[in-house]
Amino acid sequence: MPELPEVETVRRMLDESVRGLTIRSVALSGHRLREPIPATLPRRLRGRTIERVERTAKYLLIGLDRDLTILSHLGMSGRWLVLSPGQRLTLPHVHARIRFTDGTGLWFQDVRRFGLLRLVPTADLGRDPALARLGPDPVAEPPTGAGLRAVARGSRMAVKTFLMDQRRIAGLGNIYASEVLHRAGLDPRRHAGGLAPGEWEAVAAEIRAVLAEAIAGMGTTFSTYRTVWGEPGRYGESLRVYDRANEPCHRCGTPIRRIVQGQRSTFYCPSCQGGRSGPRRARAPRTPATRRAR
DNA sequence: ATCCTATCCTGTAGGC
DNA sequence: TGCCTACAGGATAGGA
Repeated sequence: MPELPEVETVRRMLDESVRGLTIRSVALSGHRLREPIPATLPRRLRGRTIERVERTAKYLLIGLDRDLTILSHLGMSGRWLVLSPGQRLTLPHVHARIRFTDGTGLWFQDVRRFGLLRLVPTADLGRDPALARLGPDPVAEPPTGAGLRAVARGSRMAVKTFLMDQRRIAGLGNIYASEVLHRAGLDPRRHAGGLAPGEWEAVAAEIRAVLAEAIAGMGTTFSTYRTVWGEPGRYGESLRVYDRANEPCHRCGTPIRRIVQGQRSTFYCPSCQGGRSGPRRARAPRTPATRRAR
């Protein structure tokens, strides 16, 4: 479940550790990932030098000389590992092994094989289907309340699902979508099109804050994610609701609730998030009893 | 157009 | 203890 902060952490470390190195050889496992790794990859990479490591949303763009980019997505369990020259390591599920001329190694490991390795001419990146579909990256273009509200206009999607829709805003996944909504005090079941301008301002502000804090903490380690050196991220300690079902809300003590939206778990505090502007309040006609209860 | 569902995959947690 | 099932979810194709 690497989301934007985890991918950004990997990007920074790769940029520091392998930029400027020249590829001597590449070996593939033969297993397919989300799509097959191009069989031509070893031949096309040999002799090229890594010039830059960039990121768009959850995609890593490893830029090589002579107009070629490795487009990589970590999926659920993908990992890039950097091996120092001479370092020996036995690991299962390694699908690509890059060896540089100085002896440094760069491996792509992916247990669940939802990841992606694709070669794209750098000049064509904007036209690649995976990238062309993406909405704005919230680090490159920090979201504003007005901007999000415009994108959500008329949408009946639950706001939690909306935040995870990479075509609307690209980079949030299941963990940070739940965190953002708790911090903004919004019920995840609300229709995205029904949020007030002030509520969108809160969402935008919390997206900016959560991403900045999570990047500073080198991401959240949940099960398999590690940095390229194998260290866990620190942001997991800061999570307020994710994977905390039945534990007390840090703000009010109410047990955190887990629901399922779009086949995914959502965690939220029924007291801090919802309250008066909760979803479908007016479903049943008000009786005197319910009116009194308010 | 918009939204929803099933699918890919494997390690792990929980039940019995 | 060991077997079995359910669950975790990012992206996407296809259906309603």
